[in-house]
Amino acid sequence: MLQLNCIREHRQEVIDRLAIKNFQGEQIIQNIVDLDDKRRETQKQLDDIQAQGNQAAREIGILLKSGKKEEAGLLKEKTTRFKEQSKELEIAFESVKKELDDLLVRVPNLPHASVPPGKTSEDNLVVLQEGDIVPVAATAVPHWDLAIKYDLIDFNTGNKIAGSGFPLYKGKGARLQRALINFFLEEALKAGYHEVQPPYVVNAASAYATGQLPDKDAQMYYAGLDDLYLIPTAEVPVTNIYRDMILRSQDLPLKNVAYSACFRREAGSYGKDVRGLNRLHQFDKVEIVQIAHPDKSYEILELMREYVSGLIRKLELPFRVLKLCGGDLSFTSALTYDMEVWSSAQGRWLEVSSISNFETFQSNRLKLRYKDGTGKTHLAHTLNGSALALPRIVAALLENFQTPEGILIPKALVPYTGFDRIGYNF
RNA sequence: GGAGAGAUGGCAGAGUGGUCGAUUGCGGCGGUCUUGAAAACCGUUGACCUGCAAGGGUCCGGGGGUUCGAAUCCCUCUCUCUCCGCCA
Repeated sequence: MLQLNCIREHRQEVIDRLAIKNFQGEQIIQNIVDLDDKRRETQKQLDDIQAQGNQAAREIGILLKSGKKEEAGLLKEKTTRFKEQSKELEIAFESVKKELDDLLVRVPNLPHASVPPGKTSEDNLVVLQEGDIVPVAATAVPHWDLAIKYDLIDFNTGNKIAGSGFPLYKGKGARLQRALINFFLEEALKAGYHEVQPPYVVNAASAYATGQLPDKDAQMYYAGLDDLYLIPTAEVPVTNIYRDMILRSQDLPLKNVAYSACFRREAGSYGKDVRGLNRLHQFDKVEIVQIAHPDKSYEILELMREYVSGLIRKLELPFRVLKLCGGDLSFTSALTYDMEVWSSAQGRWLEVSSISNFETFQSNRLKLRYKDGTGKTHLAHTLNGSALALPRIVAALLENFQTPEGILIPKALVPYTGFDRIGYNF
């Protein structure tokens, strides 16, 4: 959520920058400013009435103490007027505030100055590409066939147990998953991240604070009986650790890493995008989350990008880094890098990580602040990134490293898998 | 699931109708002392809204009510703890 002061003070700039996200903000910003004016005016009136009421109550107390019952009685009669008025004003104030809030939550975050213009993913900027992109060989087998060939993943049984998008990993397939999770966690520890294991469900307040609610509730599984949401990413519970907190600036940045299963309804997805491991309802992911000082957050974003690049390099996968254009940027993000690995049998790029700086957009809802040297409080910046999401990494590993002798496991991963290839008899 | 107790500032813990935004202790910060540190002593120490400021207002788990006046009384929800039951 944007800060009201920012909207008031840089109104035209806000509108212009929202336009980069293809968000027409003129009307809504106008309404927000008008409502805020009304809010302040109403509050002033309410405060005045309440001040008078408070004053009278104090005087009555003093009168009663000194035994002047009659005078106190007279004053009491007068104060009923205050009560009625303040009741009315309070209702008006609450209603203006709610109206204002409903508008504010509909305004997306402002894109960073460096965000390229554009409407769709076609307009994203390739900022880096590494590794050899081999053309699809005639003999190349896509991962969903390899998974069956080597008995790694059983999509049909997953279907039977839960439904499509819930695969059953088996044997070396399951062990590869476990190895990747451990590899990613250990790497994060080496990079100074603090490991946490969050709940896999969150309440509405948490989902609201990181921006999943109110707009993206259709994406989350919802356990209505208990009013809980299954997490679409560990970002939600991990960032919410710091909800309603005031940190000390010397403690920043805070670096957390968490493995979690992630649950996404993915309503409306179809076709080749959902084939095999490309898009699932449940998947594993290791997520890094940082709480940063505003002066350092973009520096940190670059470090996170470099860190994730390093992970992919260790897995020896060709990859590229995209800077998302305004139109492709998420509602909450100010700047996002997407990391994509090359899938040599599908002949396409697969997104395996998304690294974003949310600046104060989340922390404003989270009420996540820090105290500076002079004792003043400011909103902190929040950042997060996948490091990494497993299924598409698995897809790329299977496809890129398939040989007649089986699938070769990258060296860095072997200590975690305990095997260096996946074949018929290995 | 049943019974009971509770929720107050970073933490501990007073406060049961009237200048209480809240006694006190610890912690934090600043200072005195010290070569330095500890100890001791002195001072200071919540958040938010509004206002140029002075000031005003809100917040004692959330919501509602009683009252001129609520941290304090009533209702309700949520959560925590103890005991019993069940159970990985």
